Amino acid sequence: MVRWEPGARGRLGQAAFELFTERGFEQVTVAEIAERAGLTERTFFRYFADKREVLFAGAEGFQDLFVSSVAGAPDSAAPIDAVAGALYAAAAMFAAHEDGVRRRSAIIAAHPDLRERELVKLSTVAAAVADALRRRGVTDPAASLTAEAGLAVFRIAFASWIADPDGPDLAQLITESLDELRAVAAGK
Amino acid sequence: MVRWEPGARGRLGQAAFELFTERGFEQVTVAEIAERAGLTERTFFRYFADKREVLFAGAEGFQDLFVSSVAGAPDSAAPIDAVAGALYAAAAMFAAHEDGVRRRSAIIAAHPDLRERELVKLSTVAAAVADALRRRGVTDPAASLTAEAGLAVFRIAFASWIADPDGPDLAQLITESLDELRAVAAGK
DNA sequence: GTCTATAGTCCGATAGAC
DNA sequence: GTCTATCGGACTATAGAC
Repeated sequence: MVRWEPGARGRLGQAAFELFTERGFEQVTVAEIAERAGLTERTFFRYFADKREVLFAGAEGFQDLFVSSVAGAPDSAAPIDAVAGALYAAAAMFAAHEDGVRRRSAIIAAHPDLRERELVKLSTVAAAVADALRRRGVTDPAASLTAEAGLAVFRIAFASWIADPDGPDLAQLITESLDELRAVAAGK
Repeated sequence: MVRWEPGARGRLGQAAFELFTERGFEQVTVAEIAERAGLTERTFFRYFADKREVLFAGAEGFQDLFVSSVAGAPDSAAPIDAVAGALYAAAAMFAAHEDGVRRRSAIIAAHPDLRERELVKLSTVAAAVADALRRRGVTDPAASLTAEAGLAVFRIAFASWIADPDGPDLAQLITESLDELRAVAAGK
């Protein structure tokens, strides 16, 4: 007989995801999430700093993928190409869980508070990517700019991928956005 | 005898700015802001959707400057150059109120919730700039990318301007960041 | 694990401007 | 009368303190 089931964090995340899908983010209280997970409200806040965070629990994995991908690019790769590699790696990860990614995206899109938090997460990833570039010897402001531009490419490609489920795949959209970035920066 | 003094919105903004400077964002309650402005908590929420918004009341002016500047660029200007013009216009606006801008920036930097909201505001400006570019006939994804890249340039130049009060002026930093963006996108 | 402060909402009342 | 701005009080949920 165990005192508590393992995987509290995961159960809370799962319960929250289900409830948000059923009723929408603001129609769900933290107490209800905790109850469905068989835990108390207090425990929820042990694992997540606030109600929004529960939807971004997987964000660290996303960030780590970016960082390790940038770090692992060939020494000869230009900064933008190191970042481009990371974008494709992230795209593959998203494509592999397309269903969940789309449902999660729908929840976020429906609530301003969650979109706000998503911007923070992306901005954190950009900062981590800039750090990874600096470790490759890229100086500022090039490091920050490459990271920010790369994440902008990702955001725009992702939005277009979400908007049209029958359109090109995410990797293809990233290629197009990267090409467009080069053209635009060149003053085309 | 008037029942209420005019300029409630401005008084609330002023009171909030003072109190946040004195004690920091989270050590100030909405009730205190309202009291200093000679109003009630309820009235505060008539003017501002939430406590954070009061610090971003001037954001519309910033956005309008961006949009009108992009719209007013010569027809012959490439998208990135239309946006660059807007960046310089915004830089001039900031430089003209350097003191207030720096103090406001310090308040925001000190509190994650406010940084979060600032990202939303910048993202809203980027969306408005993208719209302005579309009205110039720029198609997507070029419009979104140019807007996002331009705002990234602004963010990075601004951060560097704030970090070093004795460094180059904001316009100079923007020029450097724009050059760097071009180089980086070209794979340098 | 309980207790509490505060953000933020809702409904309604009131007072002046036009 | 109508419109707009302020105020009152009760209420819920988050989030943090003890």
